[in-house]
Amino acid sequence: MTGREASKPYHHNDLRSALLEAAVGLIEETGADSLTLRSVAKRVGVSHTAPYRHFADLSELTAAVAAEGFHKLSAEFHPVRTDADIDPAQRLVELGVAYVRFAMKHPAHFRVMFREHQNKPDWLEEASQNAFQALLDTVSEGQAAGALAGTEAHEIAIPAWSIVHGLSALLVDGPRDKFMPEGAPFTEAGLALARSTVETFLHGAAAPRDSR
Amino acid sequence: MTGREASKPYHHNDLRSALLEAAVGLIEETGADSLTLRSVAKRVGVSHTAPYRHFADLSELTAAVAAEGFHKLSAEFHPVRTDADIDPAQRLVELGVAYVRFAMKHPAHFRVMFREHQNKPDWLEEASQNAFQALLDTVSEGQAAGALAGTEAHEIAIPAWSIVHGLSALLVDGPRDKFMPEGAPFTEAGLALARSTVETFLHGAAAPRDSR
DNA sequence: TGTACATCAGTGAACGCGCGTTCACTGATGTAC
DNA sequence: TGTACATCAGTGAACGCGCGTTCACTGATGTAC
Repeated sequence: MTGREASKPYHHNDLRSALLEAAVGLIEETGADSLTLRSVAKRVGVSHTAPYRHFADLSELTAAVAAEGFHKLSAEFHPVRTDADIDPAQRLVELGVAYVRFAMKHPAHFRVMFREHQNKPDWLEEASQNAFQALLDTVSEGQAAGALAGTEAHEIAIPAWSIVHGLSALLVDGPRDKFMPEGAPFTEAGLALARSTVETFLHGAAAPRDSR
Repeated sequence: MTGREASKPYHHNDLRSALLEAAVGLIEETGADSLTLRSVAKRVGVSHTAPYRHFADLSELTAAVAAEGFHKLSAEFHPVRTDADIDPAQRLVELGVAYVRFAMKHPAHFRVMFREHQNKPDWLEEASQNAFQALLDTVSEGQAAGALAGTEAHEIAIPAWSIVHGLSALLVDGPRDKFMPEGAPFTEAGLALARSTVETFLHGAAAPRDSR
């Protein structure tokens, strides 16, 4: 009930969320390597032992950030998965664009999602499995509709995942100066790149054959 | 001249190389995050201040590992680039396979190559630019020969880089249990995956049109 | 409605540790003469 | 060939720092009666 801000209440009431948010901010600003429990507590303005009430240690905190990331990724997938007006092949394109959009919107989550997590908890494994399943289902449906090549979902899902994952990694961490206009607005240029990249994947890099 | 091993000579004579090698080993075993100058010195069996004779600080050491990685990548590219008997489109496929092979052979280098390096030195920028240029040239030649789509090398080079980079990242750091047979020999299964992935990229994920 | 008590989120002092960095040094090597 | 000296790679003690983790504690909240 007491939502008052004044004079630092003893009980934070949502410290867990605040710690996650602070961790994300610190990862964005200084990278995941330098993240410490004490720095997270300091940013929230709480004693450095307070986080132990919510996380056993730093690895559990980063695992929670990673799981949050997979949930956000699934949320980004959701409108694409449920839009009935979309062509089966184009749906794979939109799913790929959604993947890159997620990575650009949440670079800190993205970085942490694909690290080795010691003592990977079940809820993290489950969150990542769910996101991957959305991709597999989209591919299966496209194959069933005759719009995608192959008969096994993995044949297409792995290359598809690779290309959007690679572009995301290069945009988030890599040498974007090598392929992005210097002063270009990041998200817009990145999304345009995502779309053309995924469409190249759909139609192939080889020059069109004699037909047409 | 004195190559004797006995009783730990005062002068190491190749400490710089030994430090790089130790750093690579430690990154493979425990990740790049936990790398410290002291741990590297300890593994080599040298006092913890000795590395300062060769590297200003840890970031210069990791930058050196990264540059070494780009040189190894260029070396992996070299036979593909100079094989005259290879078809222009197939050359792009082989170049992509070489990229993934490099990442699997040198996971520690790969991890470090695509991180933010504070004070990125010129020789690192140059090494990475050289490797990227090999890709751009291969694409340009393929386009000139009419084997690859598009007229600007970037149109194809960025998707191509993305797909092999993404597969490499997923193989090296990611959830390989999601798409690799559990007990399969890593490098063989990974290379087979690389080849089929790059070929999907070349021919496209869309189902073949009515022709054929 | 009031009181006693259990619960538990957050505190702050304390510890031991590994880190980066400095400093004066020492041992080996090479070179000038 | 021999000696003196400059050079410099590697040493080890020392420092201050931020870290993870423990511990007894304190303040706020909720609940039983």
